[in-house]
Formats: sequence, structure tokens, C-alpha cells
Amino acid sequence: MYRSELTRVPSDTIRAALVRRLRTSSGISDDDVKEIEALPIAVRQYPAETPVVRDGERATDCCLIADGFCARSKTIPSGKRQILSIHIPGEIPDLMSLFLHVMDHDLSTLTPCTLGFIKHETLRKLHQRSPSVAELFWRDTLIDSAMFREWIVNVGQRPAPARLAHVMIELRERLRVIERLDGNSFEMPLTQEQIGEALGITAVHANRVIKQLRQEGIAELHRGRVTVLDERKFLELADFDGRYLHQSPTL
Amino acid sequence: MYRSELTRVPSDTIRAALVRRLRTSSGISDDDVKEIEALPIAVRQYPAETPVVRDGERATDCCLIADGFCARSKTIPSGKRQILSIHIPGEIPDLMSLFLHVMDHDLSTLTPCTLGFIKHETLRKLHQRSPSVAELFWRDTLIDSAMFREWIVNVGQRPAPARLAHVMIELRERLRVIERLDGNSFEMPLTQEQIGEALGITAVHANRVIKQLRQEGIAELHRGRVTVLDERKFLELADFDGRYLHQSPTL
DNA sequence: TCCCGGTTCCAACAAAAGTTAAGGACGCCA
DNA sequence: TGGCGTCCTTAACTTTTGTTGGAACCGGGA
Repeated sequence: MYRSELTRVPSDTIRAALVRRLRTSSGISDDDVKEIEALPIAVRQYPAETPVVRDGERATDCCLIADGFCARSKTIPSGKRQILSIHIPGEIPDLMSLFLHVMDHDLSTLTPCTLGFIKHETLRKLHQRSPSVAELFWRDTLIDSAMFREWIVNVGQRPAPARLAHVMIELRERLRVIERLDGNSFEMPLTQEQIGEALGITAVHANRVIKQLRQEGIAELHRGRVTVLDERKFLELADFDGRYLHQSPTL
Repeated sequence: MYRSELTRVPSDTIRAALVRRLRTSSGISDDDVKEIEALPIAVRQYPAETPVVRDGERATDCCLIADGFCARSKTIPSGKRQILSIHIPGEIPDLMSLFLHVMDHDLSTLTPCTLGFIKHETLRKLHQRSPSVAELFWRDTLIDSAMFREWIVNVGQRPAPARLAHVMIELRERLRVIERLDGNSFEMPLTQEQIGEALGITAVHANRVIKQLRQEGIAELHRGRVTVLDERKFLELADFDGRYLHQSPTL
């Protein structure tokens, strides 16, 4: 699989992307930043394509992505898998496990990852101590929820090429906040199989759609990296309105 | 449109379905029940097919359904509409507006509704006074989120007949909690157009699928009411695992 | 009562997406 | 450096779903 540019992550940068994200989407007081920076976090390395928490499990920790990409997914009895969301550094994809005790989906790595684990217990205590941090995290889970709503629209209503473009732009706008864009290109470390699972189409069809975007000079996807060829066409195709990301405290 | 059996709802039953729901999914202390029963609620009647809050608006209240059915949806520029969820009495479909200030989707009635409005301000004060009620509501928004995840799977991975059966069973299991089942039948007041919008298919195809369920003796849908004809086939087709509804405090 | 508008239902055809199968590219490792 | 496994790519064919257009049904209001 694709390799994320994983270097040793110094301990003080583990929380950096999280704080940057919270600052962008919610505003956050200095006291709250201190609380978050004081949070005890157990850091562990995960290889690519590895489950972190599984559907049906009872989680005792929440998982902060320090580096690498993760995805959440559900697999139905027929064996088909649906990817529900893609996650990037600074996010806590399983924050919901704090109150939803049994996992109703899988969380797994896409690339090799550095993950920080925070005990539920610790978070619960923090919430009691600081209602403002609790609100911050609550809002974070609500933004997560808003992203699911848009994902439903994507899979339910847009033609396949627009679906792909939309997922690409959503990822880009989130990577922008944590300063992970590289000119007109950015990482999207999914195989075509996984892209299919994200868009609700087969891998073969995903391939057709990727080819189409390339041939029409809209965007290129090569070895887990998206390069935008024509920004105007790209935006138009994706039908993207980023309001649902709530990337501003006023939204 | 279909008419919900809307009778005058006495003031003391407005909170009843909410309390029953919270009791089922989260457990709830007597003190919390008292807090909720003391909540000032402004009751209003809405006709069928009427917007309650619109995409882009800033809400100042949350809306508790006392009677009738509502739906949340998003409409994209091409004019296509996706229904994201169906809501029943006792639910607060726009609880998320407490922290997501600008609506990213529409909430509208399906049938004539009795709605109770609770000021954001009131809820925020309640949260400060009672962290346990805050957790209760937080968990409620997380269950909402879990339902979106399953909806993504439904639209993304299941064949159209299974999608329909799945939505039907989900609705049934939620109606069960508030004791709104009637033997082997229950209300599902959507037009075929709306069913299509919920499943990510066209109304014509929705019609084909409904016809198929009827012809195969699985379930019948007539005038906004589902009648299950063969429970075994119905469950098998729907591929339903209700864990994601978290209808127990231990889940 | 009859008409009207919104549903429901259906058929014929078109387009999108799934299935199957197979060859080619590429990185990894022995 | 050669072989292996994974991923990418494509073609041919099938199935599902969308589109268009029209008929039948049904309830409510004039």
C-alpha cells in the first residue's frame, strides 16, 4: 500500500493539529488549550491497513491521529464494505465511543499511522472540570455528523464522477486547515478498491471514473496523491459547498 | 398528502415520548426526568409538507416532535433532494443546531405535526445545571449520527429492494419504543417520490421496488402504512442489525 | 356530483453501473 | 535480478436504474 510520509513525530506536535483544528472550527480559549495540552496520551505506531477498533467492540480509549490517514467503515453480511469517512491528523475519529459504548463500525488505518490514545475516563473527568471543553468536543462530534449527512447526499444523489470530485475536495479543505496541501496537489491514500467503497461503486467503475477525470483534464490521481488540473472544472463538477464542514466558530 | 392521526395533544403528553425514548436508550434518573418535564416548551401546529428550519438559517430553538412525522433533507443545485432521516414523536431532530449555528440541511414536516420549541438558551442553562442531562442529549446526537452512518451503508451498498426494507424496519423499531406499532403494520407517511429521495433512486424505480415487495409477498405499502406480509423474508431482505440504534443504555 | 391535482402505476427505451476475466505495471523481497 | 503479489487498466457483456410519457386512481373542493 501507499506509504504516508511518516517520520518520528515529536511529542509536542501530537496535539498540534488537534488544537489547530479546534481553533479553526470552534475557537478555543487559552485555558482550554492548556487542558488539552496536559492530556495524557499513549502514543502507538500502526502499520497500514490495520484495524484500530472493530465493530462490536467496547472501546476504553479515544484515538487521536497524530500522523497518517484512517478510515471508518461498515461491512454488511454480503461482504460489501462501505467507507463512511476518511480521517487525517488532528482528528479523533472515535470520539463517539465516549457515549456510544459498543462500536457500530470499524476504524482502521489506511497508511502507517501514529496514534495517540486518550482514556475515556480522562476525557470524562476533563468534561466535568471544564464544560467549555466538553462543548468543544460535543461540537466536534456534531461536525462529524454533518459530514455524514453530506456523504449520504454524495452517495445518494450525485453521479459517480461528481462523487469522486466531492470526496476529493472535502479532503482537501480539511487538509488545508492542518497545512497539508502541496500546491495544487494533496495526499489521498486510497486504492481504487477503497475509492469504490467510499463512493458506493465497484472498483472497476471507480477506475473508469478516475480515467474520465484524467482524460477531461480535471484532476489526476496517482499513487495516493491528487493533482488538480483545472480548478474551475473541478469545483463545478464536485458541486461543493463547504458550509457543512463548519470550519468557523460562527457557522 | 397522507394524514397523520392527529388529535389534540394534551400538554402533559408532549414530553412523554421523549422521556420514553431517553429511558430506553440511555437510562435516565428521576431528577433528570423532572428537569425535562419542567422545560418550557412552546407548542405549535404545522401542516403537512412544511419547512420547520431551512438550510442556511440560524436556529434559536430546538424542535421536539410531539405528534406527526418529520424528515431532514438536503437539496443540491441540480435540484435533486436527498432525505437523510425520518423523525417520529419524542425526537428532537435539530438538537445539533445547539452547537452548529447555521443549519446545513432542511427540517420539514411530512404529515401535520404538533411541534414543541425549546429555546437554545434554556437548554444551555440546563446543561450547565445538570451535566447528566447534557450527556443524555449528547448521546442522543451521537445516536443520530450512528443512524446516518447506517443510512450511508444503505444507500451505498444495498440493492434497492433491501434499501427499502431496511428503512422500513429501522422506522418500525423506533416506533416500537414509543408504542406506535399496530400489529404487523405501522405508519410510514412518505409518497413514492419521497421514498425515492430517501433511497437515492427515482420515484419510478421506487414504484418498481414497492411492487416487487408486494408481489413477492414480503411487505405492502399502502397510503402511508406498511404491512409486513412475511416477517422472515422481510428481515432477511433488509439485512437489519439494530445495534446501531443503541436502544439500550449498555450499547 | 364532477372536476382537478397529486399520486400511483406501468411500458419502452436509454444510460449508468456491475460482473467477469485477463493482461500489464510496479514495488518488494528472496 | 527474477519472481510474486498487489494494484491498475481495459474489454465485453449483463443487470440495474434512469427517462419519458402516459393512463388509471383517489380524495377534496366547487
